[in-house]
Parts: sequence; C-alpha cells; structure tokens
Amino acid sequence: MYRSHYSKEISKKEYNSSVAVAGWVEDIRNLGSIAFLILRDKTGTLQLTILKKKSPELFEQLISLPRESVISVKGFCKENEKVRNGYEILPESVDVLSVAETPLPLGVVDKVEADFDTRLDNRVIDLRKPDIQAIFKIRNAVLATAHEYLRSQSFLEVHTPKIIASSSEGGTDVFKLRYFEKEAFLAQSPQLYKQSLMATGLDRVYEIAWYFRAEEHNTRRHLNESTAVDVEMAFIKDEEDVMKILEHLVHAMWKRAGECSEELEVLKKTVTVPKLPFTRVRYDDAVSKVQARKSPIQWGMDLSTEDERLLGDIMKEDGVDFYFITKYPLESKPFYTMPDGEKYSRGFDLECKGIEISSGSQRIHDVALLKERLKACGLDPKDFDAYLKAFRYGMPPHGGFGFGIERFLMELLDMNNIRECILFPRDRSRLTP
RNA sequence: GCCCCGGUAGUGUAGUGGCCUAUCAUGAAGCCCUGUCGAGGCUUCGACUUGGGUUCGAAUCCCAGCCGGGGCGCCA
Repeated sequence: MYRSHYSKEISKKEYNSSVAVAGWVEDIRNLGSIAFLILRDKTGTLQLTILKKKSPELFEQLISLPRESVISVKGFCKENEKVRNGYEILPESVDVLSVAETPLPLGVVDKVEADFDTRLDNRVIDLRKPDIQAIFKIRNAVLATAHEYLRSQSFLEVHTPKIIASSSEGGTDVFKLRYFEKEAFLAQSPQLYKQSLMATGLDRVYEIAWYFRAEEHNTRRHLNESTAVDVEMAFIKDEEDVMKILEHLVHAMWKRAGECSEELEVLKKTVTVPKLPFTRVRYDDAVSKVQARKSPIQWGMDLSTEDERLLGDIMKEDGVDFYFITKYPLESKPFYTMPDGEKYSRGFDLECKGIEISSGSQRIHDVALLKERLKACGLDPKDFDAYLKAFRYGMPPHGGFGFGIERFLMELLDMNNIRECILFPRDRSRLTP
C-alpha cells in the first residue's frame, strides 16, 4: 500500500510511529546536509525532513526529483513544533511512482501568476492548486444539496435524450450531427421532454445534465457546453408554486455553500445566505425602476445586460440580493409560457445581484392554445408533433424552471469568468483539453 | 453576428525606430549552506506569432494571415 494516511489524517496518535504517505513533490528546499521536501496530497501538504548523514543515497534520490513528481514514502512521523503541521516525516524508503518532466508548463506554487488561457491549456496541473480544487468541492456540495432537497420534495431524478430530432425551443443555435441517415441535434435544454413527462403521472421530476449551444458568443459568462438543473412539476395552481420550490432550492444550496468554510477560506470568499422569501418584482415595476435611472428601455423589451445590472444596484440599495422578476410580457417569453391575460405571461426570472440565474414559468397545458402560441411565435406546429402528442391525451397544469450550474457557481463564488466553474470548458475556440 | 484589444524565454513581464549583444522576476541546470517553510547566496541557460512591406536601421511603424482575450447581441 502506497499510503496509510493523508497529510490531514496525521495527528498525535501517529507520532513516533511509521506511516506511508504519497503525493506530489511540491517543493524541495535543500540546505546542504539537511533538506525539506513538501509533499502534497488531496488534503494538504506535509514536510519530509531528510538528513544527508542518515542516508546519503536516499538524500540524493529525493533532492534530485523534479517538482511535481509522484512519490510514496514510508517514514517515521515525529512531532516538531517548528513545522507548520506540528509534525514531520523522516523518510526511510521511497517509491518514485512518476517522474515529472521539466520545466513545468505551469507552476503549481510559482510566485508568478499565469494567464487564464495558459492555465486552461494545462488544466490538469492548474487543478492541483487547492484554491481551484475548492471550487469543485463546493460545486459537489451544492449539487448534493440540490439532489437532497428535490428528493425530499418528492421529485424523481430523470434523464432525457441529449440527441434530439429538432431544436427544443428555437432561439439559440444548436449543434448539428449525423445520426445514421438522418440529421440530429445536440440538446440545448430538456424543456420539451421534461414537460412531456408531466403527462405520465410522475408529477415531479428533475434532471441534472449537459446541454449544448452553438452560439458563437465570446464572453466570460457563456459556455458552449454547460450543465444545468431542470425541474418540472404538475398540478400547480400558478407559477407561484414553482417559484416557492425554486427559492427554497436556491436557499438550501447557498446555505450549504456557506458551510464549506475550509474551501471558502482558501478561495478567500464569503457567502451570505439570503432570506426567504425572495422579493417579487413585477416586470412593469422593474421597467419603471430602471427608466427612472435613465435606461432607454421601453415596455415589452427584455432587460438588457445593463438594465439588469442597474436593477441589481437598485435592489441592493434596499439590501436585496435575490429577487424574482414576474409577469413578463407574453411576447418576450417562449411559446410554451402560459399567458396571463392579453399582454402578460406567467413567466419569471430569478435574479441575483443583477444577473439572471434561473428562469421558469407556468406552461401551457391546453393543446389548442399551445398550437396557437407556436404559430404566433413564427413556428410550425408540424415540427412539434411528437411534443404536442404528449398534450393530446390528458395533460395536467404544470410549470418548472432551469438554471445553469456554472452561472450559479459564478454568482455564488463571485468568480469573474464562468470557465473557472467547469473542469474543462468548451467555448468558441477551446475544444481541448 | 457587430465592435474593441492583445501576441517578447517554460511562466509572468519591461521595452513605442538606433542606447537591444532585449529588462526584471519566476523557472530550469549546477555549486555553497543542518531547521527551511514565498528559504538565502553564487554561476549558467532560455524569448521578440507568421508572411510581406516602409526604412540606412524594425520587438517597436504599415498591410495580410494565424492564435488569443474582452464588450455588446443572443441566452442560462
């Protein structure tokens, strides 16, 4: 066995006994007759203290290792107050498991910063840094909470096709691919499938999966491959039922992130847990608020990036970070959104500090109305036959929402680039690693 | 899709026509040092995105390409 303990697992109990530790050689400080080797594993670092007079061969072998080589060391664990961990390991034997090439394309502990692009080109090495790993440990924690919360509310986890016959909703560009003799597309969202499932009697479903968008955008807020949490629920009275689930879900995830104190510390971030319920702002009021601050927006238009930011600032003045924008104009929402009178819809967005993190709505469940709305949106109902079929034989009132996990994390951790929140980002120009 | 910006050692940079045989840091290779922890000291190594052009002279100016970053739009 190459490892008996991780660096963090060693405490007083292990002092004055033999342990096996394994990991990456982070740094070697050679003082001539004594050398210190910093070994890094998943939990942190520890120090090997190597004395030349004790074993000249072992000394020579260890100090000549290139940084980031992988080794396993058996040694004697000794208490020492001079060392940060409170202990050091005096090595007795070493297994060199992998010798790293030099020079490193990216230093793990170098004193110079690397460009983000260089980091992504060498993402595996970049991911060795504790602060980068912390992002993904928090991602793991909040997604675990999403599963737990949704299951506690009787949601069933489902997985719908990612290779689909037609674009889900129009709007965004989709990736085309060859499917034997047919043309197919990569899913941009599970929208049509999660709605179809509402006609099955499963009533409450959620899906956490990948989606693909072929938009040639080049911003720090967009990815061409991203992951999302999607929820759909039946027998709702109106969109308020959906918003309640969403706000509790977001609250639970934010709260869980706030409990990741170790990770937040290495990231030097703080998470402020929002208060429930989130403020509801009608679209009409949002428009008047930003108009009062000289935005050129007209009623009926979507809020521009600048308008959203402005509204975020206005809400912040009242101490509000999270808020719903409700009752959007019907024409600014997708065809499946339930109308609310002539002009309005039962669609909403959830905003956090001026950035949209989720959008949802009550959906149309009446097939005639759905066809009418498809036409009004310039779409041909014939292209949606398979979807419409789910509505023809008994479809309850339903609604749902979806949000991108990377966008969510970006807001949660106040990152300035969405690519920080995904292991191997796919963007306009990046297809590797 | 529209617009803006950038490309100098492995990494991060200085350099805006001659003082560049290109700065500094970091790194790598080596030497000295028994308590380092951003170790220290000394030596060495290593770069101007590509192709044209202007000029006596180009890292520097112009044109084109390649590669990259960002803003807006679209969206999540």
